[in-house]
Amino acid sequence: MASTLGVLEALLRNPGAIATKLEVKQLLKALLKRPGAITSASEAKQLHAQILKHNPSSPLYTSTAICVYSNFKLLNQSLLLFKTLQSPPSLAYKSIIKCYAVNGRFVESLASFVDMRASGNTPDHSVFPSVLKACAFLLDLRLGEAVHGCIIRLGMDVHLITGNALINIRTGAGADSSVKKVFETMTTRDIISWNTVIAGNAQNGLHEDALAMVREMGGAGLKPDIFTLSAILPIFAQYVDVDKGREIHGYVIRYGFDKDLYVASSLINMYSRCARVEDSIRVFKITRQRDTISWNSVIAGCVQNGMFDEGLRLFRQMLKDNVIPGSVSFSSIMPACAHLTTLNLGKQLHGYIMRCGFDDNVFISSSLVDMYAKCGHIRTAGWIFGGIKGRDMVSWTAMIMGCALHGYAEDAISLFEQMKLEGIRPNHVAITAILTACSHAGMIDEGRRYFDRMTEEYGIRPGLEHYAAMADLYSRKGKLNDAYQLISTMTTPTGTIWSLLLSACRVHKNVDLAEKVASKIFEVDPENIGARVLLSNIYANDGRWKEAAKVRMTMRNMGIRKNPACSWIEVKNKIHTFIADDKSHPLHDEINIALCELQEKMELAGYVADTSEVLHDVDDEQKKYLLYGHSERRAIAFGIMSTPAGTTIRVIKNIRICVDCHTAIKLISKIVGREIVVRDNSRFHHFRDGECSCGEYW
DNA sequence: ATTATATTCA
Repeated sequence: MASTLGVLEALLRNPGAIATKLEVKQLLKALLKRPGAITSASEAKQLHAQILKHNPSSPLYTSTAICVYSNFKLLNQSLLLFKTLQSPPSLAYKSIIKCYAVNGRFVESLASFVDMRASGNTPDHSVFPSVLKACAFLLDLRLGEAVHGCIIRLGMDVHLITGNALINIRTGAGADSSVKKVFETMTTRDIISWNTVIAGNAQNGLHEDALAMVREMGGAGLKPDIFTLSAILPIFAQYVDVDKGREIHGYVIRYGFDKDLYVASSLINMYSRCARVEDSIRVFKITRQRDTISWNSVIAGCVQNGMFDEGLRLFRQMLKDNVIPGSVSFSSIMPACAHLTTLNLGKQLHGYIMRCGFDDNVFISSSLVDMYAKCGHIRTAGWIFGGIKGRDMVSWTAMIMGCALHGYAEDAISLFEQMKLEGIRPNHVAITAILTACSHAGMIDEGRRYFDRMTEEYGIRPGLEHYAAMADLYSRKGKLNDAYQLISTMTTPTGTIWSLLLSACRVHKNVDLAEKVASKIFEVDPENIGARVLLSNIYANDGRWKEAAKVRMTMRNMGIRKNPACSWIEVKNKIHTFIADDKSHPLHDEINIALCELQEKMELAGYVADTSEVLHDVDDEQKKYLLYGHSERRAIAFGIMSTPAGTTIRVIKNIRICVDCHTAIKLISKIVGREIVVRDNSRFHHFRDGECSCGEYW
């Protein structure tokens, strides 16, 4: 061998050197046994040159050159040589199959395998892993089966690496017994064999089997490694088992695996799924090396746990650190824009997404549908939804929920039915969406029907969210007793659900029921601020000022304060917030003047202030003045002042819009000729030309 | 030659 390498070295040191035919022959012969002796692409080219010079027509030498080229993944060079062969020998086929595979050209790789078999050449252990990988990548199960059969006939299923590749392809097809069979047939197994089975079980939902195998592998003298751990961490993430997850984290640190990016991302994800965002951020921060995936993990963790601003901050930081965002980055961050209703930011990201060519990604388009719907652009949402290829249940649900929020119940229902026709089974979220749609449109019968049938038709038992939607449906419609009955059938009704009924008691002025409901709420949730505020308002509305004051007093004694009513509007990328009776906005006086002018025009159009919802013990004139202070009106007035004529005004309010403001905004939309979109805490109102899309029902 | 991590609706 040393002499062969000596020849090679001589050739390489002086490419112009003339080797004898004999030397080249010796060299090639040795290389047939040890192609690894060539250690660089340029050496491979030297070799090729020598072959061309001495034996250009020898299929064996040509094959050797192909083999050497393919070791360096040089597909084009390999192909050039391969095409010169009339009937390629086995080595040429094997090399080209592998070379295609390592270059990700799986279709061609498989085609060459088929050619090889047709030519009568017998494949061996060196090609099966590549071929199986190609089958796995292309999800070509039928060919995979055929290859498996071929492997068994050749007795190759005992071969370690081929066996591992076989396990891998079988786990990709879902959980079945053939995985275990292959695993047990193998005469030798290494950690990859174990890891592949474990990962397969984990991904196919066989969590217990996966964990049992992790315990078993110790018996075979193998310790879990980074592959094992990143395969099983998602299990604890799914089960929200932070104790087990922590245990793994300890093991990771003991074995020094914490520098591995896969492990780090899995840990970040595990902690955030277990609602431990702080831990997840800590793992991210101490992981020095970061990639798009670990950034995505931490960003998604923040967003999923409601830390939208932190998520956005990290997203910006990622861009600053020159980490290129991938499609997952966008689908992770978009919900932050949706929840914060930051339309402009959402639009900017949408532009970025289009520039990256990610707009055909279902995850991203579904998140865009949701973002546009939540930001009031239901038409844009519908347009994007219509363009989604391969819509999944989440895409449909986002659109249905969007319609629900905008009060388009009929559209929501027809989408829901269409989804079923396309063979997509609704899950509990989709049902929540359809019930919400019925609730926002007062469609009692339809809602009740979906609710009653959900268990038998979709196999989903009503959860809190479904009861909440139904309670809301009855409550809004004034069917307070029905709502009370329904909630009472629940095993453990929550304060939130009772509160839906309580707020209906206020609207429908039912003080007796309100007292009953309030006491139910305080039983389960004594600190429920909203309920105390509501109760005090209900008393005040009924003129029972003393009782109202008493509730307020209790609140003060308990040290709880209500969140002030506020509205906000985005103008030129800046969010302007208006809090009830707060005078701090720099244009406060101008806004007041504008509101007075509007008021005059409104009165000319027949507006009479409805002071029935002003819950202060003051005279009517003062009540009228208090209505001016309502935050949504001031936000709208500001919007009109600071945007060009005709621009749609979009305002968000943190609590339900009041009756008087609703009437006022209808008139304002007509007077100033603007479309005004107000989102309160449960839905959208589109005001245009004196009308509102909610049809007076909210 | 074969193995693993992150994403949309509530």
